[in-house]
Amino acid sequence: MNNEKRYTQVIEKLRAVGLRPTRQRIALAGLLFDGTDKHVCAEDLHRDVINAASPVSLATVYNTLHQFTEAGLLREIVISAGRSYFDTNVSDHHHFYFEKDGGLEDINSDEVVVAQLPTPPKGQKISRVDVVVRVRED
Amino acid sequence: MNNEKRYTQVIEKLRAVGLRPTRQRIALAGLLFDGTDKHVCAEDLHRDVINAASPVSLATVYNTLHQFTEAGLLREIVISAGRSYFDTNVSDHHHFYFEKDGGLEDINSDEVVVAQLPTPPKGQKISRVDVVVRVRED
DNA sequence: AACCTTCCTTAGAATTGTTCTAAATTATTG
DNA sequence: CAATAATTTAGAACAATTCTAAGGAAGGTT
Repeated sequence: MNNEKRYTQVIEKLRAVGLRPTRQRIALAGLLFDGTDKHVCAEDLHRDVINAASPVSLATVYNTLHQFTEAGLLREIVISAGRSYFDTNVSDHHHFYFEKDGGLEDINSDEVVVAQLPTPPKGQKISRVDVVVRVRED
Repeated sequence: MNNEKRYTQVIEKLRAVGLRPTRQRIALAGLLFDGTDKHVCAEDLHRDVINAASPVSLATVYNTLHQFTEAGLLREIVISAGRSYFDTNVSDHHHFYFEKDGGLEDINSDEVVVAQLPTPPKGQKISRVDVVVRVRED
């Protein structure tokens, strides 16, 4: 896909969720939605967008990550205290967590089967089930 | 159970995991291990121990929570970024997470059945599987 | 294009939860 | 009860995130 086409698609994607396609959002979305699944934190993304020669403030990176999450373009994952990750894969799937280095990896949804779920407390309904498979060196 | 007996038991519990039974650890363990399952964060526990007229510094609360966790007396749970909770129930079980207020509640282990787990990446083995059932108002 | 309104971005300060430091205190052992 | 080693502590330091208030940019209307 050529650059111009990708650029147009990114803009479409932003408009589709009701966000103005500003220079900053286009740069961030371009990095995030390149077709590969990723887990990024704010600092990572900030560094990357600066390296891509498109200056964006850290505050905007945070704002944008949250807006994208609310819009359903990202999913927030919290595993280690004090740092949020955002997953560009918003389809149904789970994660490996590497205790050694704090890394994350997707698990294909068909590799985990949750056969039975609890009845939610009265007045509540299940909105999502997160499974984290913690692994360590053998 | 009378107070004296509980006091003795708490001291035994600490010695059993190789921690000196200091006034501070006894006070904290007394609050934590009263027979009921709880989810506490450092701030909560600090407030409680102060209210119990047994002054303990916040640094010691943090130290102690981590020592208890390493000793297997507590289990750390991370769900919302920027705050750790510690679960006094260290047996195999999972959690409801209330999106509304960030609250946590135990799910009995027999109410969730994970029927199939992925093969861990080479050189890794599964150390734990955490299931969080997120719920919201119906 | 000029204008207006609303939304967006930003630097820097503020906040929050947690960890660190180094000195004082306390538990345990000989 | 002295010696040693572990523990506690206040306060500083830290890291991730959020807030604030002011300037800048987008989109619509003439």
